[in-house]
Order: sequence, then structure tokens, then C-alpha cells
Amino acid sequence: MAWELDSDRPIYLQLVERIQMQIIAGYYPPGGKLPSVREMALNVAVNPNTMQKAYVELERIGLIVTNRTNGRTVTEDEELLTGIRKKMASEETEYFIRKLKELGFSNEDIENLIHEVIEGEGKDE
Amino acid sequence: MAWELDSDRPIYLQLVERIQMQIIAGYYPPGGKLPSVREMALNVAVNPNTMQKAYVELERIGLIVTNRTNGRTVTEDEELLTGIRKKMASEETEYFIRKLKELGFSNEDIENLIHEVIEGEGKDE
Amino acid sequence: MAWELDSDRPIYLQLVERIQMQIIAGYYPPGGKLPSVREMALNVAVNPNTMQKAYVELERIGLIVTNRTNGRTVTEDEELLTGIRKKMASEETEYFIRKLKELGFSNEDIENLIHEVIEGEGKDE
Amino acid sequence: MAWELDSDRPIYLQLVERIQMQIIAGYYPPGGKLPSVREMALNVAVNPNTMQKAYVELERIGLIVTNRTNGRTVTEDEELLTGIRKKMASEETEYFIRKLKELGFSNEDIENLIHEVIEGEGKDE
DNA sequence: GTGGTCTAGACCACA
DNA sequence: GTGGTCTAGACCACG
Repeated sequence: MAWELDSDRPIYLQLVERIQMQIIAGYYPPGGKLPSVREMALNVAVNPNTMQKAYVELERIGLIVTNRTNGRTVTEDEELLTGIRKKMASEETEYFIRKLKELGFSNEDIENLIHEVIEGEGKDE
Repeated sequence: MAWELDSDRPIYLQLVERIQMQIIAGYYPPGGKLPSVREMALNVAVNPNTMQKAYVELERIGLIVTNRTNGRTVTEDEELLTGIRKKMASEETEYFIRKLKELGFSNEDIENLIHEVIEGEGKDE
Repeated sequence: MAWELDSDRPIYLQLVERIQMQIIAGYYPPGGKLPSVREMALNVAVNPNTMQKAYVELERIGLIVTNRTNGRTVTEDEELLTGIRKKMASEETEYFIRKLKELGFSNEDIENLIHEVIEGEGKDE
Repeated sequence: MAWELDSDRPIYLQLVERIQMQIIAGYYPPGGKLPSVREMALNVAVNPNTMQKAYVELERIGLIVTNRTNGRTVTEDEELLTGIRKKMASEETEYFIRKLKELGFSNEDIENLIHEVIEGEGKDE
């Protein structure tokens, strides 16, 4: 459950990604209230400004809504949520396959590799 | 055939990655000669300094060798090449699977998704 | 008939502006009684405190009068009303012309643009 | 030529508007280079962060392009520029006419008012 | 020298 | 108490 921020990529982007994941995974349910900027910043041990920047970005994407003096909530537009979920999944997949092909792997190789990794997991975590 | 450099990630790193791919994929075969820094920089429309930095980095990794008066050549250490190839592949795969799981996909979902994307390709290339 | 409150500008100011318009346009005639704070707040789905603040501001301007035990009424000072009406009109006009000139439009352009927009309306209302 | 920043609206928004105008009016021509964040901030006597925020917003709109370590330039997409110019003009005009009508002015009143203001200008400036 | 990011801390309007 | 804005100043990667 630790947050493990990298040090090279911008922190605010890592926050965006992390929170985005939590929203899509349902940790923060649609319509649910998000922790305030200050609270969230305290949890992650980050400057409030940085968290603010992350929240603004999430709002730009449309994942969260700000209610002025009343905190922020996750969007209730579930279509948007599943849309983003699918979009992210196919983007990741296409990127992955493209990379592997550039490395010279065939379709079959890729499917086998996936299979191996999936079967062989769960021991170090 | 365009190189399509992003604008957010460091250019020299994108060059490193790109050339690394070309080497591993055999576009520049082991022992073969590489274009000079200037020539390469011209092709990609990049500042020679930037390309120089990329070459230095590739040399640090061990993928290319500088022959003083004879330009640069790809390493002939094929073990190194296949080692890097395998390492990159499994890194990509683990990263991919981790991401998809964070999005709430099951092992089965992932294998299906891979299958779909592989089957549905080949139209724009 | 919806009130369409923005979310960036202060709500109470939007209420002030809206009610001011309604008074000047004669929707609430001079000397006429205004809905109570609670009633008005309910109609617009706003916190009574916010509506209260709007009423206070309107009273400060002089547009509405509090009759202690008798609720609030629109001022009967018609000079004040027409004065405000003219002032608002010329302010809007000067602001508009200034903006258009900044955009590089000439006097003639502006008059033509006004003409076009006026001629081309009436379809969605 | 003074910049005259208001004090109530966010400074960075005023900067956005101001620079947007200058770009559309051709003060900063398409493809031309913009002053650096620091330089611009000095000119206007504003904190660099604030100017940065304004530039980021202008980039989001698409009016300016940032060239990493090479400063920022105005977009060369002249269609975009004229598109924005027209869009802003008609938005301003529609807003203006709507306001005036709410105040009880007729089409004829509006055209007359515009005419008067245009004819009567130039004395106090 | 340029843009990008981050921190620390402050003030304000709003509800 | 919430979000929004701003300042001051710092460090870094990049080219």
C-alpha cells in the first residue's frame, strides 16, 4: 500500500497516474468524495501545491469534479470511466506488442511470453 | 520511416532507445559500421551534440564500440545482444501485466486482449 | 427557465446580477414584493445564506427595500432604475467595442457584425 | 501601453487574455518567438511562476508552442488564429446583444447605441 | 539560458 | 475548512 514515488518522473504526474488508477479500480467510487488537497498532500508527504497540480490535471481529464468550497468528487459519468479504462488497456497493449515486435518477437512468441509470465508469478509478492 | 520524436521525454534518450532497438532488431548487424555522429544527426534533424550524447550512452551500455580512427561499430558480443533482448522483453511484459492488473483485468482478460489485438492488426502497415 | 449558475464566479454575485436584471427588465415591477429569501433559495437550489448575501447586496445598491415586518419590495425610485439601466447599457457597449477593437475590428466591421448577428437570430428561442 | 492589472481577477488569467489579444492582433506574429518566462515576468512585474501558469494555459489553448530548451513561439497555424479571432468576436457580440436585450433594448436601440458610442469616441483618450 | 518542477508558506473568497 | 492564487526562491535536465 506504500506509494513509492520515483524520483525521475515529475511527482505530480505520478500522483495523477496513481489516483487515476485508484479511481478506475473503484477505490474511489463514482460520485464519492476525494480527500482534500491538504489531507491528500499530508498522506503522501508532498507539498500541497504539487497535489493541487495533480488534482487540476485529473479534473482536466474529466475524472474528478470540484465543488468549489465543498471538496472534490469522482465523476459520476461511469461511461467515461469505463471508456478510459478500455482506452488505457488497449493503448498499453498496442504499445506492448509494438515494442515486442520491434525486438523481433513473433505473435506466437508474444503469446507464449505472456503465458509464461502469468503462470510464473505470485512467488515474490 | 519518420522518427517521430516526442517533445516531453529527453531527445537523447529517445535516440538511445531507438538506435538500441535497431541494433537489437538487426538493422545494424553485429560488427557492422554505424553512421557518423554528423550523418546520423542530419538524418534525424537533431543537434550533433544531442546525437553525440546518445552514442556515448550506447557505448556505456556496451552496444557500440569506438575504433578510434575507424568510426563506430556495433558490438560483436552476441551474448550481450540476446541478453539485452531478453531482459527488455521480460521487463516490458512484466510492466504491461502489472499495468493491466491495476486496471482490474484478470489473467484471462489479458490473454484475450492480447489475442484480439494481434488478430485485428495488419491493416495500416 | 433554468438559472444556469456558472461554477467559477461567486454564486452570490451571479444571483445579484440575475435578480438585478429581472428587476430592471420589469419582471419584478417597482414597488412589487419579492419572494422571501428561503423561497427564492429553494427555487434556485442555493443555500439560503448565499441568497441572503445577494439580497443584502441588492439592498446596498438600493434596488430593493426591506420593510421590517413586510418582506422585501423593489424600490419605487424609477429614476434610480432607469439610471442603472442606462449605466449598464453604456458600460456593456463600451466594453464590447473596446474588446472588438482589440481584436482588430474597425468601426464598420463592428456595426456590420452587430447587424449580422441581429438578423440571423430567432431560431433557437 | 501600461498593463494595468486588475486586482480581483486572477492575475494569470489577465495575462492569458492580454497575451492572447497581442497574438491575435499580430503583435507577436505567427511563428515568432515569445519572450522567455523570466523576461516576460520581469516586464510585467509578476512572479515567474505566475507567468509560467499563463503560458501553460496559452499552450493548452493551442496559441503557443514550447520548444523545450529553445523558448516558446506563436503557433504557425494561421487558421487557428483567425478561427479564434472570429470565435471570440461572435461570442462577444452574442453576449453583448443578449445582455442588452435583457435590459429591454430592441434591435434598433442596440444599433443606435453602438452608432452613438462609436461616433462619440476619441475625446477622452 | 530555457523551460519544468518543487517546496514553503501565505492570503483570500466562499459557503 | 475548502479550493484558488500568488510569491520567493531553489534545483534540475536539456541543448
